[in-house]
Amino acid sequence: MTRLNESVPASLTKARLPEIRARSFDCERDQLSPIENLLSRKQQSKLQAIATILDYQRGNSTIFSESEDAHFVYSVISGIVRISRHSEGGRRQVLAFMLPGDLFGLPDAGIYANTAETVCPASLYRVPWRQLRETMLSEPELQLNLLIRLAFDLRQAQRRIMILGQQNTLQKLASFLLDFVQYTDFYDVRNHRLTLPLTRFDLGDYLGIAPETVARAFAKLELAGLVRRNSPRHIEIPDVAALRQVVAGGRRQQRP
Amino acid sequence: MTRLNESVPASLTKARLPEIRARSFDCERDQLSPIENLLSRKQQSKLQAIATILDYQRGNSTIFSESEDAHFVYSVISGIVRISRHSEGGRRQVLAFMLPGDLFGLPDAGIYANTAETVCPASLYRVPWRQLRETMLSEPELQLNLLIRLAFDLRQAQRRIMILGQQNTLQKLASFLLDFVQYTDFYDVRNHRLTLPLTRFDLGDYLGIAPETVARAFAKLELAGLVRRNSPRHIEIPDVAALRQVVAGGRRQQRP
DNA sequence: CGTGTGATTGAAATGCTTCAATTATCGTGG
DNA sequence: CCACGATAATTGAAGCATTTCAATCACACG
Repeated sequence: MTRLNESVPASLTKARLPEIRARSFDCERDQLSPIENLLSRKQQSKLQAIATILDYQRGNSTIFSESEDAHFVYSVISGIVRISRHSEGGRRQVLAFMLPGDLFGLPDAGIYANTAETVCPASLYRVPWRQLRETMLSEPELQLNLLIRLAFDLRQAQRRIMILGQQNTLQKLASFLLDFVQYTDFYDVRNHRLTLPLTRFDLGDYLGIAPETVARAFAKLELAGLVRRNSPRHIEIPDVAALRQVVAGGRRQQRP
Repeated sequence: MTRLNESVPASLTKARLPEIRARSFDCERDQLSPIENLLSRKQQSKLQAIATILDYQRGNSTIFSESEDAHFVYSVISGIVRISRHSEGGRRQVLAFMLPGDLFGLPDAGIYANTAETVCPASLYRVPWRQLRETMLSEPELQLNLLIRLAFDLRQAQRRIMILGQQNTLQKLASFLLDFVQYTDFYDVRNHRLTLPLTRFDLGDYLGIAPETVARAFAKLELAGLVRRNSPRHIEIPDVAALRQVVAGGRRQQRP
């Protein structure tokens, strides 16, 4: 079962190509906030000239697996991609969810260090690493933008370290929800409704807690009136600012 | 109190300059293993031409603080630098310990995202970011090496996420010790003696656990015959392979 | 030689995981 | 479109791990 089974490479002659974006140096720090386009039109077209569009029709499709030979780098156009790695014991840790505009799949010694799978239907740019490498060498400005992008990803990873290192379950879940609220693809600001294409397993493996604990944390937040579960994957968040208060508190839960 | 108070910039005319190193694509993955020098002589000298050497005589000196304007990038020549960030509650999380050959201080929107402090006496290269940026644009190969370096740092951060997300106290401590054992600066292979210039507070903030818990974990490892505390900062590790077994086990402690 | 900081250990409280059972949800095929 | 089955989600209860508070001990440095 190769990873191309479920993908339908689309033509590059589409009228309006989605943008390949790099994060700006000037974006809000420590936020998954809307991203700016740092690439010039010329750089965009350079990238798109060597890119292929892949459409994954369903969730849980493998894009690539850890320890495979790495030939391509990817960028999310729409949907969500789950980046994960397995420990020796076989336990899965979700390292990140890649959202529209994100870049992933950089090779490590010619090999993928992580596994990438779709969480829901998704479309991606696929860029051959070899060509990207050559383009970067001939276009230093483009390369610098990718370097800045990578620096941003590093800070995101550091943010996750902060969260995993010093937040309790309730705060972890709140942090996660606050991240997703930034994306209008998933959060309807008017109705305060968040659509999570993730299971409690995904969430647990992302936050470093058991899926049961995730469910319990949702229950607690609901009891406190901070969220409302219309269904497991449709969450209403009436007051985002109140959720932020949960994160701001100490490690232990505040006494009433 | 500026950060230059304790530093003594040395002359650049030293006979043999320590190398500024970049990690190789081909180095062992997920290991703080000895690193290869990826930069050519020409690239080395380009960097060293714009670098200053700083010598910090003592530990706990601040190199830079989070939210300061960022003008320099640093590389460790000798010693250890602690990279940390504080949460809203003021709690400190140590994101990484920078060891000889490591690079740190990349600006985020012109500002340092983290705090960098010496853990013990240390000497560093200091490179003006503005000049480094220009050099990268005129030397794409050099830039690519720095990009690869950054990719390595990202994978290191991901490794920390794995550890924080799914290891218990004993495993976290064991993982940490195994990392440090790789560095001959701190581990004497002949006597199996590890010298840790870190306090239990540093360690706790790094592993996301209370310092008391660190002490207890050391006690457990000692009881199991896996380490021996000659003094709090002088640890004997008779059998490194046995320590690895601790990490390999499940999250819960194995029954006897 | 004293003092302050770091390290260790004890004991109680709390939070998280695990196992187990039940209920809800979603995708699929009839 | 509905019913079904598989999978996900929820909740309960017990056990264990970690934190916290507190007290003591060790050590380095002036």
